[in-house]
Amino acid sequence: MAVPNATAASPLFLREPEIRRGVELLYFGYSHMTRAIDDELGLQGLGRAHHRALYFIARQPDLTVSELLKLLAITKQSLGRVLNELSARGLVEQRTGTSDRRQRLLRLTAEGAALEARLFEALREKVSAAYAQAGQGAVAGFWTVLEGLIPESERGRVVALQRER
Amino acid sequence: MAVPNATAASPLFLREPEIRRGVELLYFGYSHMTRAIDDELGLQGLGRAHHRALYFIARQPDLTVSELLKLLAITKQSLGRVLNELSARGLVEQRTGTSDRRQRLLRLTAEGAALEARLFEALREKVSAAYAQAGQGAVAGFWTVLEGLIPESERGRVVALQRER
DNA sequence: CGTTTGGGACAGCCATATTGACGTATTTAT
DNA sequence: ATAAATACGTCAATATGGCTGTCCCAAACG
Repeated sequence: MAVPNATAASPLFLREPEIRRGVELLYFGYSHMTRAIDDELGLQGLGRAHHRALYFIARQPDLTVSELLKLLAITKQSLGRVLNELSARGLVEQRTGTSDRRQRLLRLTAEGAALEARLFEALREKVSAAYAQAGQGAVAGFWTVLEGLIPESERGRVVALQRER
Repeated sequence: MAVPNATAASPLFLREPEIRRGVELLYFGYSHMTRAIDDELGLQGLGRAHHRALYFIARQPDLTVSELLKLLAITKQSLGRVLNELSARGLVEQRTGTSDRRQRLLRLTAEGAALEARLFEALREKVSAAYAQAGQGAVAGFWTVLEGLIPESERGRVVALQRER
């Protein structure tokens, strides 16, 4: 990379147009990814909030309620409603913790796992098309920038997801 | 799992864990970016919907209502409420279109522009920190992957934003 | 001329989030 | 043994930001 002068103080890619480009692409990219599952969710009579819970429970079986709360960054009350609905439909099951019996360990039922897989399939199509088009190097950059947007204090939780499945 | 010799047909970065990583990073990255402006918005008694309108009007002065509707992908009614509130507060002004007098051309007032700038500053801090940490090459990859998530049919609208400011 | 388009407005509804208070079981520390 | 902290659940009330359906007007277009 030829790095011309004056870049030490403020490289070109840190100028306002480049920042705005990132803001916009992040907005549109996120929007289109999430819209990819709205149809299937609508068929099930579920919303995006349900999917987020479903997703993270799929990702980290035996997740506790408080761990899920930290990931979703919503209130206990909001999550409670979602979790009750998912349980009532037989998509999620809760077991009492073994070492700490105050905890509820969350897992998908077979039916829940099947639904999550169906939803993930729609995400996979979207994301893998973008990955394939962009190439491996671009994907690495994509990850790196996004990781930088996550505060230090929470990065551990996100990295932990990678170790699961 | 019926794909034999998966490497040719599907490179490593298209496997499930890599797709999930993208999904999660996009979710967390987007979340943290948007949260960066919630405090300032709260002070003004505005919500994220107001910011999105403010942002795109800042980006493309004399934007018409229908263009803004396409960018935001919400209904006329939802946007109407937001736009009325922004107008009532003197943050946005509307002029009648010159060539087509049915159109309303949207612009920020000086006050609106000042608020948008203040909000953008919070975004800029977040994003430029991530950019700087990741480096120029990663930023290019970040853009490329996100562009791939935007359907062909809408990519033009997003690219057009870059030509404005 | 009739049709289409750009914009606005009504009522009512839904999904998802919030705060604050309170209750209960369980674990941990003194 | 008791006190404190933790994990979870639940109450009521409220806000935000979407949605549908319907109707309307003015201007542009063919």
